Amino acid sequence: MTADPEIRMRADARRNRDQIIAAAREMFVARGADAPMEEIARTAGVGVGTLYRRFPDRESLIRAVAKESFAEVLQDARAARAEEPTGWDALKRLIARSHQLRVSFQLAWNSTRVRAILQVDPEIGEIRNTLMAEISQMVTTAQAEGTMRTDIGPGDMAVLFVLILRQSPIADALGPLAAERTVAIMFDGLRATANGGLPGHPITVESLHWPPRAR
Amino acid sequence: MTADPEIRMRADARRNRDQIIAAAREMFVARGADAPMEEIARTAGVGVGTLYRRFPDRESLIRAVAKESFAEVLQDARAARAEEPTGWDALKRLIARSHQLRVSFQLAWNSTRVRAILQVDPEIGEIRNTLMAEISQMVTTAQAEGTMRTDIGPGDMAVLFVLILRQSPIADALGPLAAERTVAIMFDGLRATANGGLPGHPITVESLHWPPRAR
Amino acid sequence: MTADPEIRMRADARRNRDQIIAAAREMFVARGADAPMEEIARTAGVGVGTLYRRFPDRESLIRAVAKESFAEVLQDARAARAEEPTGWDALKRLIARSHQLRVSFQLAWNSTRVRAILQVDPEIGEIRNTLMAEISQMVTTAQAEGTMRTDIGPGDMAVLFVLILRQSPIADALGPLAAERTVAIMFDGLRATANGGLPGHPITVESLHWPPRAR
Amino acid sequence: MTADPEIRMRADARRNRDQIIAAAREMFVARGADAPMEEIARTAGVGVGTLYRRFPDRESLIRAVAKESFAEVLQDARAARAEEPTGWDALKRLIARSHQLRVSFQLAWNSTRVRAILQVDPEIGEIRNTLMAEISQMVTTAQAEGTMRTDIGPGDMAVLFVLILRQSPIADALGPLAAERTVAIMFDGLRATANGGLPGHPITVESLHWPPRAR
DNA sequence: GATGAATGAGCGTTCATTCAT
DNA sequence: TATGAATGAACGCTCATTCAT
Repeated sequence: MTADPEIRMRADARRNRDQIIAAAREMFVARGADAPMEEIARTAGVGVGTLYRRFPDRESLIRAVAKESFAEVLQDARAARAEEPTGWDALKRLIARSHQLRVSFQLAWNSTRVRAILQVDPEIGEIRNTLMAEISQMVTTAQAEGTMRTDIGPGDMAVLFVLILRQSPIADALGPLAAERTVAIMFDGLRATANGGLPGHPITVESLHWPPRAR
Repeated sequence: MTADPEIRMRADARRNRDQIIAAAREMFVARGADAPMEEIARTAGVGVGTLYRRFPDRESLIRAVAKESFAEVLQDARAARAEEPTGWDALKRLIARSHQLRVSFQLAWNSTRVRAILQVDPEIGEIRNTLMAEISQMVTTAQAEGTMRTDIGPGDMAVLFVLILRQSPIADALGPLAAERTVAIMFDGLRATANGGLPGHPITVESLHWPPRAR
Repeated sequence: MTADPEIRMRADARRNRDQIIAAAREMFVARGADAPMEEIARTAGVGVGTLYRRFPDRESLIRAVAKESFAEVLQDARAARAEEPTGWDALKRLIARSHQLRVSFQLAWNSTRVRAILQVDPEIGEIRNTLMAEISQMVTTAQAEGTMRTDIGPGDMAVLFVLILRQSPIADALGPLAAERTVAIMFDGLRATANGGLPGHPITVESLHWPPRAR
Repeated sequence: MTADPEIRMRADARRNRDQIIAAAREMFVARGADAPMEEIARTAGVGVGTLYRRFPDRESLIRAVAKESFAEVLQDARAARAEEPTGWDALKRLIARSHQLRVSFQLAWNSTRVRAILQVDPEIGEIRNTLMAEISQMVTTAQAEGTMRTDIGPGDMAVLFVLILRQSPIADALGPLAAERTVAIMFDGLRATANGGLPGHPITVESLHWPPRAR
């Protein structure tokens, strides 16, 4: 009586969708991107039918999870840049947060098939580009501030980022300290005092040629 | 009459076995550790039955591939330590070679299930321990030589190693340069001049608690 | 609106389940307990998937068929005891009915593996125990009535029972008469007039030690 | 030098053949008539190839085992008739021996497929016929002696025989006593004092219509 | 002749996806 | 619209049989 049934339904649907994505994310991390759909549905507390109504196939579910995850990273990046005093600090914070965010990247990078799926999704491509723009800003700023070596580019940073984000298994086994130390060592390698001695030239955003290649 | 038939047969069997392992390695890298057995067999140019005669189940095939791969890394490590003038150089060379060797680690570390399998194989455990001893030596030597920071331990090195070895996908997309730059940055972070500022304490070999726990 | 959809669905599922069990029973008798699951499914008019949804593996299907069959025997035994004037008649009737019931026992006793499966199922154990209690009653009554020899126990009766129930193949070839004659001969051997001359002592229910041993 | 190689070979071959049949018999009893050929070969201490050279397929192996077993029963029957004073005693002895001989019949009667195979083998048919003749003789003699009821025929005896021979599983579980008691009860039912009261008429050898039907 | 390696058909089982309710 | 039952394709693995040595 009080609530519009249309709205009610939307709310329900929304809740359903969120539960499914949450369950899928959990499941993907725990058992890989090929976790049984039925189990994902059960974890989400819905029937398979419902899952398939929202996400017509596995790919679309993967895309949805990835989108959500990337968006969170992007949000974090923005917050970091807005709230941290220096580019260096922003980068450190962003990467430190990664403990929770790693999930997204594990999903994204651990399987060739998943990588292929995400590579061609335009929405994800856009989020990724925006994220890269944020990171570029941080790098440029840190370099302008004189703390970061100038012979690296945002592309290098991206590579390092992914590297760190993928370290999970061994880090998990050893506890968070190992991960922290690794990050610290890497940042020591990024200091301005280390300038020079790198092979090739800074990796630009463009050379990552991430945008979806036409099929 | 000229050739010993016993040897001949063994030779054939050996060749077959090698082809299977090679095919499996290739397949595992390309499509994950759960690539269809049938396709592995086909790639190796044998029937499934033959594959299963040599390796009674998937696990044993995975173990065989891993053993072979780890053994290659170990060989490389030994050669590096024997032939390079300094510990630092040995480490750099070992990691530089990793382009081919990454395979081993991708197989080893990308899937929880595979990790569990390899964790309990005593032979693999032994190879791993020997390899760690080699790396420990390099680290100690490099530190004694004054080139490597002294606030890291062989365990830290192992973590970095795995990190680098796992970077494949993006590095593959960007070509070898990206990987080389990353390694260079990391080594810059490892220089003695960077001493201090790491959280916690050096990670020892023991704290990796890798050796298979008794059953 | 008129019909409860919940019940409707159950009815369908129930029908399906029954068809599968019927098909399996038929198949098990005709081709042994290792008849192809696919063929069982086809005979039941369902896909393999459906079969596996109801019965997660062959064992559970075997158990279900056995349960159903034993339950029918038990029902028959109860009816026999309730409706026949004497214990002797009840036993004769029960064994005479066995033409249809043999199935249960063929399934139960012809394969070592199946026997092992049924031995440890508590539900089946319970049905079996109840059935034995019925038979014991009949034997005791018949002996009290003075028609059955007193040097046999319910365990002997069970052994004879199984014997008769297993006679199928040759009996089938010869038609029902052969079976009837065999039963008649055996019952002649069970008459009170034959008392004495048996080796050992009456076999009790307990000595059958059928109840599943605890794990 | 001393031995003719031809003969030597024959002896070897013979030994091989016997070992295979013995292994097969054992295996068939323990694991059914579909025990893996390879395992039979291993048990016999030969390679599969050798097994297949002697017995081109499973059927022919089954036939060979059955032949051997039936022949032993026949021998036993002849000995019983020759050595026992009465037909009744001969029958009892023959059936008492059955503990070892059951094997043959288990193999013969427990599987539809095996039954079909044996049904059409002329050699086995002949052994069976001879065996039936022996049993007929015993029955006729026992009836002439006045100990066995006259309203049964050799066919009835054959049915009872098979019945007893098939009782194994439960008898095995209960020890030999259960089997002995069952036999005793049955023989009590066969005594001349029980004459009359059987449905139908004596089952003749002919009505068993065992001879292989043409295909 | 003996051996055991190779083959591939066949069965058990799982799971993505569809569809009746 | 949500549910979960049904389907069948696909893959792991076994084993009968063949064949090179």
